[in-house]
Amino acid sequence: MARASGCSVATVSRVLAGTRPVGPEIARRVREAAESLGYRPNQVARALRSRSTGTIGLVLPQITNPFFPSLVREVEHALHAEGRAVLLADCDDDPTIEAARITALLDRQVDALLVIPVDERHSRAAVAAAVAQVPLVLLDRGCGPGIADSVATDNTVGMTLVLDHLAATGRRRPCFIGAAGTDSAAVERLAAYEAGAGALDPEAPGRVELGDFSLEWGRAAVDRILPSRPDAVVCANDLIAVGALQRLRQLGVDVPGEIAVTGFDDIPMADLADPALTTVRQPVRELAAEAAHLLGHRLAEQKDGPRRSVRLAPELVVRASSAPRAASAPDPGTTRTAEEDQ
Amino acid sequence: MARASGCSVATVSRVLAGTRPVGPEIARRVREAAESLGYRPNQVARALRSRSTGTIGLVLPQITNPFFPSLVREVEHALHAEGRAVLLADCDDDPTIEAARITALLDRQVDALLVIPVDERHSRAAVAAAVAQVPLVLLDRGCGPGIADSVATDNTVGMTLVLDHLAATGRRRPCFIGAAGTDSAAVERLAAYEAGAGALDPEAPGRVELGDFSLEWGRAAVDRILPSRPDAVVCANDLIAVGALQRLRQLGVDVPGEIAVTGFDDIPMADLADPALTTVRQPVRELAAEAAHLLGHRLAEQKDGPRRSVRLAPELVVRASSAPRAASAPDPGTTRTAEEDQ
DNA sequence: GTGAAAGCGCTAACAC
DNA sequence: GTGTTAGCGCTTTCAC
Repeated sequence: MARASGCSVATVSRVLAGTRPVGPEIARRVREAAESLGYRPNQVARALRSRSTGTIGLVLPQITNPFFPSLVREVEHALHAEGRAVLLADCDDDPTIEAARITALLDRQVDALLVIPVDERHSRAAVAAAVAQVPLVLLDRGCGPGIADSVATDNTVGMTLVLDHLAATGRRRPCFIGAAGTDSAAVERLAAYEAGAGALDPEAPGRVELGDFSLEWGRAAVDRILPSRPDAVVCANDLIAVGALQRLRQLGVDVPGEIAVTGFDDIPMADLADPALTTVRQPVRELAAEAAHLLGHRLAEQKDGPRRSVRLAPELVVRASSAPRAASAPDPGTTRTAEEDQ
Repeated sequence: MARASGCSVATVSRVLAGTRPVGPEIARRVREAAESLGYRPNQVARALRSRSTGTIGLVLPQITNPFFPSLVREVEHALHAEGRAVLLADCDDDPTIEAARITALLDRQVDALLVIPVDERHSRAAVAAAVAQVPLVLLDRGCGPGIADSVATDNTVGMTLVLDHLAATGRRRPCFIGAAGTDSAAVERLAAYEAGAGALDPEAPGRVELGDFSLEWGRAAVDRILPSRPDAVVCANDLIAVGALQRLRQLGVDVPGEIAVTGFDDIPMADLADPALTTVRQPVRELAAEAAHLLGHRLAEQKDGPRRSVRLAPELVVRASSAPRAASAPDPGTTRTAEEDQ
C-alpha cells in the first residue's frame, strides 16, 4: 500500500485519517492506490494503537421484551451514524448474566457502555464497577441515585397526560393497575397517578392494585378492581393494559363504553389490540439520540464532568380504548395522536 | 504481570491460554498473580496477533420485525456460550444499508457473519462479496441458490402440518392469503399450500390471494377471499393472519365457528390475538444453535468444505382460531401444542 | 519446560 | 510536508 503510492506508511495513515495536512498531489495518489487495491484499514490494529475500538456495548435485560426492539434499532442507527459499532448483550433478565456480559464487553475494550439495567438494585454493583472503567450511560431505567449518566422518559409527564385526557373526556372514577417493583417506571408512574388522580375524584388515589408488568397480572387485576366500579383503568404499561382489555372483553364489559383503558410505552401490540389502546408513547428515537450524545460527550471531554440525568417528555397517543362514552367505539384502524388533538 | 509472577510474558500467555504444558508450581504462581492483580487479557491485542477477534457479525433486516427478537436472543446466547461476541447490524429493510453494514463489520475483522438477508435478490451481491472474505451463514431466509451455508425452517413441512390439522378438524374449503415476494418463505409456503390443499378440495389450490407479509394486506385480502365461502383461511404468516382476524371480527364472521384461521411463525402476538391464533412455530432455538454450529465448523475446518443447507422442521401450535366447529370457542387462555395432541 | 525476541497493522512521536 | 522509528499487548516461533 505504501509502496503502491510511492510514499511512506505514515503518509498513508495521515491521508486516510486526515490527522495532519498532506500535499494535494500525493494525497491524490494515495487515495487512488487505496481505491485500486481495495485497501481497507484494519480496525483492530488501529484500535490497539489508538486505544479506542469505536465499539459500544449495549446491555439490555431481554430483547424479547416488546419495548426494546425499537429502542435497540434507534440506538444502533444513532451509533452507526457516528461510525461506531454495537456489541449486543442480552441478559435474559438475570443480574448474574448481566454482570458477566458487562465483564465480557469490558474485556473486549468497548469504548463505552449503554446499559438498560435488569434491576434497580441488583444491577448496581456491576454497573458501578463498569463506570470506573469506561463512560457509561443508563438508558430507560435507573439504577440507584446518581451512579452514572442516564437518559429516560419522564414518567410523571406521561401519567399526567393520561389523567388530563381522561378528565377531558369525562371520566371521573379512575383506578390504577401498576407494578410493585422498585424500578423508576413502577415507582414514578404510581406516584404520578396518586398525585394526579385526586383531581378527578378524592377516592381515586386509593384505587390501586400492584403486581408486575405482565399480561397475566393485567388480567388478574381486573377482577380485583371491578368491584369499585371504575370508569377508567389506568395501567402502568401496555402489557398490563392488553391483559386488562382481554379480561374485560371476556367479562362482557364494554370498552370504552363502560370503562376506558390506557397503557404506557406504545409497544406495537397497543395499536393492534381491540379496541386499539390509548397509551403514552416513549420518545424512542430521541432517547437513543440523547444517549448517543451523552456517550460522545463523555468520550470527547474529560471523563470527570458532573453526572447528567436527562428526562424526555413522552407523547399521548389517543386510540379507541379511551373514546368518550357518548361516541360509539370508532373503527379500530383509526388512531389519533396527541398533536392531532391540538 | 510477568514481573509479579516472576517469570516471562511468554509463560504467562501459555498458562492463561493453555497452549503448551507449563510447570505446575509456576502455573499456580501465575494464576495467583492474575487473580490478585485483577488481570484481564486485552482481547484487541490478542485479536491482532492471532488474527481472530472472537466476534461474529449479525446482520438482520429490521429488529422491530416481531419474528426477529427471539431469534436474536437465541443467537446471542448460543454465540456467547462459545465465548464469542455479537456485533449487531440493523439494515432498516434496505439492501443499500445492508451492504454498508456488512462492509463495516468486515472492516472490524469479524470472524464470521450471520446474515438474515433483506431481499432474496438485492442482497445477493453484498452477501457473495462477504462470502469471499469470511465464513458466512444465511439464517432464516435464502439468498439465491447455494451461495453460502444456510439454516432455515422447512416451510413445506409447516404448511403440511397446517393442512393436515385443518383436514383432521373437518375443514373442507380452505383458501390461502400469501405474499407475492420471491423469498423462500413466500414461495415455499404458497407452493406447499397449492400442493397440499387439493387433498381437501380440488378447487382449493386456486383460492389464493397474494400481497405482502403485512397486517394491512391480511385485512384487505379477507374481502377478496370471502365471496368464495371458505371455511378456513390459511395465512402465510402471523401478521397476515392477525389482520385477517381483525377484519373478520369487524365483519361479524365467527372464528372459528364459521371460518378457521391459521398463521405461520408464532410471533408473540399470535397467542394474544382473539381468538388466539393457531400457527406454525419456527424452531428458533434450534435454528440459532445450528447456525452457531455451522459457523463453528467453518471456522475450525478448512474454509472450502461443501456448502451446507439445513432445514429444520417446525411445530404446529393449535389454538382457538382453528377449533373444530362442533365445540364452541374455548377459553382464549387455553392453548394446546402439537405434542399434546399426540 | 522456559525465556528472548519477532512481529500482527496501525498511529504518533520525532527528525528532516 | 514527509519519512523513520518505536511501540500498542499479545502469541508464537526459536533457542536453550
